[in-house]
Amino acid sequence: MSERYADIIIDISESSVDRPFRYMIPEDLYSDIKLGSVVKVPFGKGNRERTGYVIGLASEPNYDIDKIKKITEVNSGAISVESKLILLAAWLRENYGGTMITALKTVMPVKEKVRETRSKIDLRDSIPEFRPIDSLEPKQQEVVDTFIRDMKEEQSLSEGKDVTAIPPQTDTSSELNGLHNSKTYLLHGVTGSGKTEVYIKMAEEVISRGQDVIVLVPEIALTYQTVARFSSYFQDKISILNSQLSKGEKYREFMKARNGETHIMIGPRSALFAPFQNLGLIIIDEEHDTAYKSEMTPKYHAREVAIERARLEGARVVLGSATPSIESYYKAVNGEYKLLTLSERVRGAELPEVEVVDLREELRAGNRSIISRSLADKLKGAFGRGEQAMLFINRRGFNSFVSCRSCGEVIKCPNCDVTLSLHGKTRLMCHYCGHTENMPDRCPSCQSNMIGGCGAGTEMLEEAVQKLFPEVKTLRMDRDTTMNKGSHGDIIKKFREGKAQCLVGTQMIVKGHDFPKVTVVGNILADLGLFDGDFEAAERTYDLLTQAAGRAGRGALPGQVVIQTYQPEHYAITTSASQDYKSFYEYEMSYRKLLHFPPVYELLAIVMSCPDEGAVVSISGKVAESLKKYMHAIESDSITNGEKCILFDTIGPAQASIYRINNVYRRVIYIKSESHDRLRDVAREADNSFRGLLQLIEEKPAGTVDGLAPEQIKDMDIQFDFNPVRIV
DNA sequence: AGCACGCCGACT
DNA sequence: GTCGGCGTGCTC
Repeated sequence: MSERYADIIIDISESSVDRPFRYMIPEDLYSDIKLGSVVKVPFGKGNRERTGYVIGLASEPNYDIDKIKKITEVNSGAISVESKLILLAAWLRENYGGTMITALKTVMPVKEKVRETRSKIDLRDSIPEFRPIDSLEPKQQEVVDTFIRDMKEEQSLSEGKDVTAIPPQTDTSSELNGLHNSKTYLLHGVTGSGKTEVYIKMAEEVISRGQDVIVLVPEIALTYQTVARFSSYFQDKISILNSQLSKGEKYREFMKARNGETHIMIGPRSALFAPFQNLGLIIIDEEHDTAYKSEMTPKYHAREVAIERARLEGARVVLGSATPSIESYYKAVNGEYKLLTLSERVRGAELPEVEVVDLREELRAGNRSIISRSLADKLKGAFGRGEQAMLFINRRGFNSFVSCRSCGEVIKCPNCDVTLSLHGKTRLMCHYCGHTENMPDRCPSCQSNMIGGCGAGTEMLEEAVQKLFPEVKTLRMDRDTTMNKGSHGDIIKKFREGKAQCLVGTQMIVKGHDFPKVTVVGNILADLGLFDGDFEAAERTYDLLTQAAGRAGRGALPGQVVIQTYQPEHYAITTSASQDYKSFYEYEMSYRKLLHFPPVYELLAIVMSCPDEGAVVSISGKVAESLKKYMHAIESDSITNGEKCILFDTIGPAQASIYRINNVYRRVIYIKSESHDRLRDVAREADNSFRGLLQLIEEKPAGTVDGLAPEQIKDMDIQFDFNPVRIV
């Protein structure tokens, strides 16, 4: 049966044309057209030439034969994506919404004109010392061995030899885990336990079997050690993706992967789609990092997509973290992932000693400085011994805003419900709509001239350090000092070279750095993140504190950590101080179970937005009503059918946490359920009901439906977000 | 998206 | 009478 027709998705981001169109394949192109081929086709009334992607092949026309057009040409220079990547795109669209063409475009390498290379920071230069891997310590080796043993078992099973053979029996407890044939591993290793070396050995093993490896790292970690160690180990076998690469260069790296010129690719989220022909392993370092959730449609989570791609291609996934996401640990506990543990630091380094300082007592004792007496003592000791210190303040949500010290007025964006943040000395900017204005010299409300930036963060901290230790050189790293490209790396380099003894900064200083001379780490206000008010606040706080503490005492010198807080009894603080992830997990899970939060329940956020406030209030209310009926029907069905009882929780509709962005009002409905599939049905129902309402308003005379006129629902929009990374 | 068809206002 | 407005609908 010869396939003379191709189903093609046209490159137009418009849902009304987001479906396959069947074209005839001309005889001379017959052998060139495959699944994933990029083609040119005539499209529409004017037969305008358009790019399209072949997503299927067929032997029959399914459309008026005389209306079917012919493919004009194949872009043979373009990568012909594997059918598996197309399946992955279909899965993306199904799970995260959006159009097939946007899904295809996220999955497929897009060819761009290659611009000439600009001068770049060479990663290999910025890291002066790299440790070659001589031999792993026993604990690390054990983890690698488990991985290799599983891989061999899998191989012998798939080869069909000895399918009945009993797997080698050993008496270690980890063998219990081997019983379920899970291909996703969660590597839980304390900070400094040598996870990178384990990754490298696993990757090496997979490559030696002729398979390819993808390593994902959070964007922030890209310029640091992990990448440097991988690249010095794998040399020219490895492709490195980073934000410095132009699209053309990125495409070139993808081509190398596709043509078998490289066998390992390291990079951020998008490296997940490297078109390796024989993918064997995906490693996700710092798997808990929120950077793995895409903010753009399709709003996918790299962890979930990695697992799906691995499933499609028979590869394995290794998720690594010192502070695993509650979700991943939950899956490991339930046997969905296989848990691998590294509970000790390598080369005999000890976990640092952690002290929690109650800031209320500090105040009672008359210390009004933001540096507690205990932290000051420890800093004094470290500086005296010529060692280094890192001080860190969580300023999430506290961008340097401008307020009036006389009347308390805060300068806000005229279009959005947020404060403007100060850039440089005089420029005020909105991070949501891009509005900028100059800083006024008088308070717009009371005319006072006592108006100024509220640098309640790193600047103030730097001043406090300088006041206490005038002779100590400090470096500051935050949004302001890293505005221009490269300055980030410069600060790190200076600090590493010992040009300063103290590094002050926001959370950007805590990720993945390895400074052997840092012995003191201070968290200035650990509970700031706990006020964020969403269900992941404690998880983020635990993560931040643990990662920050993990910066201390990584070399031969022992580390000391001080956590300053107003809530010393909070479990996120106590468990991170004792570096007891399991206790944190137990506390957190009991809370999530009680309140039906992920991972016990899945969370769906439905956001409706419109420039007309009344319209969005009314429509979101209507949608919620119809959803309640819909969910009630599913609930009673599942009960009468006697199957697993399906229950939903609904919150809202309510104002989104930032109600107005760029003069568009946003209302949100949260739905929780134990069933992912049912939640997806709910999303579909919400979409139907929403579109139905809009259509009704369009059709009927103005005001008949809920008093709404068609012009009020102009630019009304609905969006879905599964398990959103932050509250919307 | 983009192009055509189609049914109402002011123009050589 | 015709030129042209862009509302509606379809595209293999």
